[in-house]
Amino acid sequence: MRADALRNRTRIIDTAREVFREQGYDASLDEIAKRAGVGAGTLYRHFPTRDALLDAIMQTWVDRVEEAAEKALAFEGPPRELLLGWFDVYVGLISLHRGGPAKITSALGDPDSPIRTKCEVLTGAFERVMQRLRDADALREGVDTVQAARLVGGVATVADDGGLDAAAVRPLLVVVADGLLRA
Amino acid sequence: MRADALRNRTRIIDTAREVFREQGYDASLDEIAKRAGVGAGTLYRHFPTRDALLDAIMQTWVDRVEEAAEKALAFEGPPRELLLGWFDVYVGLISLHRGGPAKITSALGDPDSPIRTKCEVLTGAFERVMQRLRDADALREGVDTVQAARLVGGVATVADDGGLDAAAVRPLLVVVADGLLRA
DNA sequence: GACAATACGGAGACAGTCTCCGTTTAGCAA
DNA sequence: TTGCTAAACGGAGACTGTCTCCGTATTGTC
Repeated sequence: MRADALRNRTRIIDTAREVFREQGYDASLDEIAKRAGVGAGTLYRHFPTRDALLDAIMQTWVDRVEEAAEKALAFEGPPRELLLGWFDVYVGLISLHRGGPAKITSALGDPDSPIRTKCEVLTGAFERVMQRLRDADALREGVDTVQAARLVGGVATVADDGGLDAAAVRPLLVVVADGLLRA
Repeated sequence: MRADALRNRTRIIDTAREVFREQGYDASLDEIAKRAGVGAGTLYRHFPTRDALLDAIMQTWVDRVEEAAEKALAFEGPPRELLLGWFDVYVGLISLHRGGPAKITSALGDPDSPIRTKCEVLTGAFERVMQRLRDADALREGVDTVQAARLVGGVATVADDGGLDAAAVRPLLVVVADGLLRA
């Protein structure tokens, strides 16, 4: 890749991250191009669709998921707390930008999603946490990872759309956790 | 209201219902106007915002919620089945048009929402069902109606966004129900 | 039948998406 | 260094959707 192309690419990604954080995932792409100091054509050449740009942005913080999962796995304490702690982190991560929860959760389990690889990292991390609980025989029968991720993603989506704060989200996650854990 | 105004109003509502059903809540309003055989100005005069139009459309089927709640209340059987049956109906109702679950669920508990009155009908029905279970001492402590509606709405939203069918939705609702019901 | 009051409708201003293509630049080879 | 070519740039403009403005038409009343 030519040096100028690479330079523009990173500029676009950085700017997009900033703009998406400020305005959510439906921000104007032309504005992102303008702020990044490139023409619209350049943006669209690098990222033919909005989702392609999204995918590039997610790269950075998908890495954080791994750490968070490790931390959850190392947690010594009751399963309910472990699960709730993980849910909190997960919701925080997918809610970094407005529109994120819906985008990500709807892509779970979709093999054709443009952000598939990123979602696989997420479900991978989720799976490890769930497996840890399964090993401890803490989960009900027939509970599977994608279902759990969808439930938590649903909570995050509702919170995102409705502007709920952490205090309003907590009880919802508690219900989901109680529904997943062995009674 | 003048006769021609009323005629146009109903034409617009009927057309909008049709178009929204076909294309979801983000369909073009100009197309609705065109299909209804009126000018864009006429549509916007009757319904200044997309939400105002939505509100008018919801009227018809909000009525169905009442019946459905009555039916649920009359149900003789285990609380878990009652709750799941109600969830199914509720999800079906708010999912009539694409985009509906997110729209409606994010409006729950928002006193400034343009579809507030419709949401109140929904939560009212939801509340009666929940109260019935509370009377039977079937619910966990501290479970409240809006929380339950948000959870079910979250499931419906995820299903709507991700194109999940009833078979994929069922287990999610089961988890929510188990989380709400006394262990 | 005339005259307000009310309602209509579509042209057009505006904003966002996305493409096309003439211009510029990086990188390499002589 | 210079010259060359493939690669990349960028912005004008076509297109779509939102929403307003205002000249025109219709309704219902006296």
